[in-house]
Amino acid sequence: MKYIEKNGKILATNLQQFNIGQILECGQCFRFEKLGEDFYSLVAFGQCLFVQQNGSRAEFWYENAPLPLGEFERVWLDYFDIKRDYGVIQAKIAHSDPIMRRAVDFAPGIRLLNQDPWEMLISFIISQNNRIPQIKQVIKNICEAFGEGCAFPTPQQLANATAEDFRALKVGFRDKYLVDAVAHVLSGNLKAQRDKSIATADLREQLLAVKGIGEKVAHCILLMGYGRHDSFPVDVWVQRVMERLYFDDKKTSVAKIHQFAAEQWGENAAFANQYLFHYIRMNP
DNA sequence: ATCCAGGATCTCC
DNA sequence: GGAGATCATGGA
Repeated sequence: MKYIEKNGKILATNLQQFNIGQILECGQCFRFEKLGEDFYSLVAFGQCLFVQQNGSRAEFWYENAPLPLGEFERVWLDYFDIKRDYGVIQAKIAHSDPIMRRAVDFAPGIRLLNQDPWEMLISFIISQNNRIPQIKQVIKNICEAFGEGCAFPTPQQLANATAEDFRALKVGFRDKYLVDAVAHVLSGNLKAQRDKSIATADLREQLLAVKGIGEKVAHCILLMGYGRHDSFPVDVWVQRVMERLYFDDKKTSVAKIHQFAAEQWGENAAFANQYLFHYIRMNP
């Protein structure tokens, strides 16, 4: 990809394995809106970004302020995981796997966003037994009630939020889970920053200690928030696609699926997971 | 009206 | 370890 600054916008050309619709609508993030064909707004790191794509070209801009080159490089290159070569990853996971080849070719423009661990923690607790439109609405409710501007509220801003407060924002039975999550972060029992010095296994333990976080949600947070690409969230969809395409339609335990994913895709398991999840959801 | 959703928890065996 | 009921909310 090449990019230049022009009139306060960033013009990108030669985009490879980048489709803004596939990236935002493949289930990994919740704070975005479709405004038109290949035209989206999204919120991350306290900023609302507009993206208009046209083939291998795209424009990125802010609504009320210029988007400088330095900020684009500092914030959004990493967010969109631009420095990673998805062509290489796709080749690795699919070269001897015709099933994965089909899933990759269905949506080759997917990228795994590097999102904020704290926001992913709250978001994926809300995701349990819920639908994506409602997850998006509830997160918006929380941002409007407790956040500053369009920013996701900080742990400090949620420090005094009660279960009743959360319930009023339509989080349902997850209210007490959110209170517990905030407490874990504020007490330091759960580190909500990206820190490569913390082992994935230790982070996983910290996450599972929070009420309402089980195996699947922990994997989602480790993946979307902490960038641990050996994660492999197994929800009803992934279980369905794995059993159907890799286990001859036989009922298979989550442990077996994890073992298979680790052997088949190793450090790239998370990418395989995202391609499969999107593929089965669009082709149920 | 009844079922169900990117699940987790509790109970019971 | 596994099967079943239950948990808010709202859309089909």
